Amino acid sequence: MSESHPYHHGDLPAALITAGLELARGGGPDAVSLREVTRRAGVTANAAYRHFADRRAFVRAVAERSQEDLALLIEREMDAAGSEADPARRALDRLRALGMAYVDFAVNEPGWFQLAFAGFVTAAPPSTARHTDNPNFRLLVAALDELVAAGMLSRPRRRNAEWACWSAVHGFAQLVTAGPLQGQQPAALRELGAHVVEVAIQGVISVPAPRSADRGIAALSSDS
Amino acid sequence: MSESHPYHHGDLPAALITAGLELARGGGPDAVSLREVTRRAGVTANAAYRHFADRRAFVRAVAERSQEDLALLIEREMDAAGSEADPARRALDRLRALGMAYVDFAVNEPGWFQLAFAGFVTAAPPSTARHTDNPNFRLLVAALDELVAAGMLSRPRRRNAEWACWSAVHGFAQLVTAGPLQGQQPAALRELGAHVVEVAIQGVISVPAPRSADRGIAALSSDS
DNA sequence: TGTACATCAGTGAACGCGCGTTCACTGATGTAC
DNA sequence: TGTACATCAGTGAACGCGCGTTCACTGATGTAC
Repeated sequence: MSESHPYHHGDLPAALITAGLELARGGGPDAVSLREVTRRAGVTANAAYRHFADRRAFVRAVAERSQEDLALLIEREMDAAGSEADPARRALDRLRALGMAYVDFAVNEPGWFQLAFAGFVTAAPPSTARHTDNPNFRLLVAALDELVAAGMLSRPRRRNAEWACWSAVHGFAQLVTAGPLQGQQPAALRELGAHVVEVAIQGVISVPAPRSADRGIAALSSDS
Repeated sequence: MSESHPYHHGDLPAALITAGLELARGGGPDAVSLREVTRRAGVTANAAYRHFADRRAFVRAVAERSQEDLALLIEREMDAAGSEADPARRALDRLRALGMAYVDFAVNEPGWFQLAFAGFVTAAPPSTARHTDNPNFRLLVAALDELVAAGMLSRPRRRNAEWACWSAVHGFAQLVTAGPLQGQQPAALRELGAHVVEVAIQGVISVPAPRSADRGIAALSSDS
């Protein structure tokens, strides 16, 4: 830092986001401050304003990175689990892998997990759908569609299954990262998480279809 | 306030907690500040220190109140659902009511829901069990035991069922209060929440027992 | 029933903090001619 | 190939803020005698 001090940083936005990830890793989204992040990038406190409108916009950018990292982990673990020849077992394995990747992310990187959902906190106007463009939501939707294609999940039971799955795995992750399961042994948490995932999958497969079958997700994803 | 201004407040702790609940109702736990809370109680900024060690201790106290409020709602809805004569159906109805009370609390009072779990954020040393003394956890445990007593849930499947149930309902509540489901229509959320609860119950009832049956919750609740 | 005094629960003023953000600026870069 | 100039991406100093918290204090309360 003492020798090469170019006036122009090179890629300040990237450096700031990296520093933001460092901070959030240890202390969650609240630990992300513009001052500390610019300090770590070796730059003046207000330099961030050349690239981000304000703190909220910056945190949202860092949170998106965390969402993408999670999506990458999910894709990796799903691909690793897709070796089974039988399409039904394969689809199940892949869905299970998705759930476990979510659990692993929360167990191993609680700060990043909390960060990932900081972007949702009053980020957009409440009436618009804020999940359809989420990479992790899309992976979940695809995994459930695979289950349908493989004949493991009937069409009626497919409806709203993403919310049941997401809720289960997201709740476990919250209990781990900001709840009563904080600080427990990773191995024990992985085992417990595996059970949570199993219950969710089994439940989705065997639960009767919702009574009012003509409603459901359509009532949510529309921006009415 | 202009007329009766007794030097001694009467019950300042209660007044402060009430004000704290007001603040958290609108803005979650972060909106709870000692200064605003004392302001609302018509008292000097530092008066709170006669009753609470510091801000953290105060927020924890308010969070506990929120936990208790949730427990009361759960008990109320469970009792209202317990009219069925058949013990099996009754136990199922009561568990469903527990889940729906959790969902309702989050949908109707997102700020209070977020507050309720603020106490867990690095509140206690990580190695001790922080759920066994939670009133809501105890209600869930009891409801699942009823299910076992009614013959609806086998002993092996009972193991760790509380974590699967809690995860499902807690995750949905998080998606509603601090996630992509923020601001959706309460009616739609209730319907979706009902589905999430159904999937969790069905999953718990029909999932095979975990492979390593001699471990499980015991590995968590001990303070090793 | 009255008084002395310890204890309790407030007051009022002040501190330092790190933060987000704004301002007028200047050094570096790249492009038109 | 060289120069003029607009644009970009930083600097440096300062602002105001609300907050948590500490300090020495004082008014009210209740209890022992």
